[in-house]
Amino acid sequence: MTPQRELVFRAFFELGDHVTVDELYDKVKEKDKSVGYSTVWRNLKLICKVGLAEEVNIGDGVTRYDRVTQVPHGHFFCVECKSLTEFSVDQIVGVLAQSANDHKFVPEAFKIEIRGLCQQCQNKKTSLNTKEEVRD
Amino acid sequence: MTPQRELVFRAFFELGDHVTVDELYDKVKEKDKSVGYSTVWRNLKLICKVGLAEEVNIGDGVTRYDRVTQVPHGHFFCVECKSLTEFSVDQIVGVLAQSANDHKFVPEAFKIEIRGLCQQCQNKKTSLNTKEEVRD
DNA sequence: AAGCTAAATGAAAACGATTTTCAATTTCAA
DNA sequence: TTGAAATTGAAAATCGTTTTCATTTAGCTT
Ligand SMILES: [Mn+2]
Ligand SMILES: [Mn+2]
Ligand SMILES: [Zn+2]
Ligand SMILES: [Zn+2]
Repeated sequence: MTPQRELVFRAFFELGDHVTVDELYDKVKEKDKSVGYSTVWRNLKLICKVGLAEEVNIGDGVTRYDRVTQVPHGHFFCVECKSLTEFSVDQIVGVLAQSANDHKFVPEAFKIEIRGLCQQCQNKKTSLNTKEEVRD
Repeated sequence: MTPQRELVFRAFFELGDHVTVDELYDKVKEKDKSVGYSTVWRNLKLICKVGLAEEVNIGDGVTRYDRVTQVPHGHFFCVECKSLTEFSVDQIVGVLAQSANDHKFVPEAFKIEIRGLCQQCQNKKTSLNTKEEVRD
């Protein structure tokens, strides 16, 4: 256990969910400017390897890292503001496990993502439309 | 409409699901060696833009392209042999839509993935274990 | 058919996130 | 304290993706 490793681990759990390597790197640098990017990257991978985090890929070319939670959760991804929020998938996982079983597939993990518009972005669009209507 | 574009479109629909750019490029080259990689890439993006395909990201660093189907489907991803197979998600989508609604989230698309072991890879592991038991 | 313009192409380079290399440093067990 | 093994930081390599740009082509207008 090196001081750098401890910094990275601490920073990861302080930052919370859906962290990118760059975000973690910046956070670590707040405490110690001298820590290298590769060290942050390697230790983040290590956090994954020991099962404390897992990669989340929303398809924007940047891997995010999510704390592994006791209860599984799904992700709402807003295509407008790119926000990523979580929701419970208790019942859904049951149905999925059944599906897997039906197909003789042994599940290890479930990835559930809903893309769409978050509430804020819906409001923005609505107010825009209203303005346009007034203009007409 | 150029001959290259037609080749790319045809090749994509011949190849079927979960195609990578490289796979499509190879397929197109079977018909015409002179077609450039960028042309294949651009036309594949075009196929997406017009709504005939969508990107699938299983987190292995390679984007795959899936035909858009009338009925939504989920993916089984075998972590052993990396195979990607499809399954029906009729009921699940209903539950997810309800979840989205509960959170005032307007859904556009659902991504459902189950990672684990396909039947073949289960068998391989079982037979390996059996051999080990015999050895002991 | 010829001319024109916008669109498409192919080769190459640029890009950017991720991963590896390697010499130097540090940890930790003996 | 000593030495082997692990870790670090800087730099470079990797690799899928995307852009650039000079050239060609498609598809309209005479
Ligand atoms: Mn999450
Ligand atoms: Mn599919
Ligand atoms: Zn939003
Ligand atoms: Zn398999």
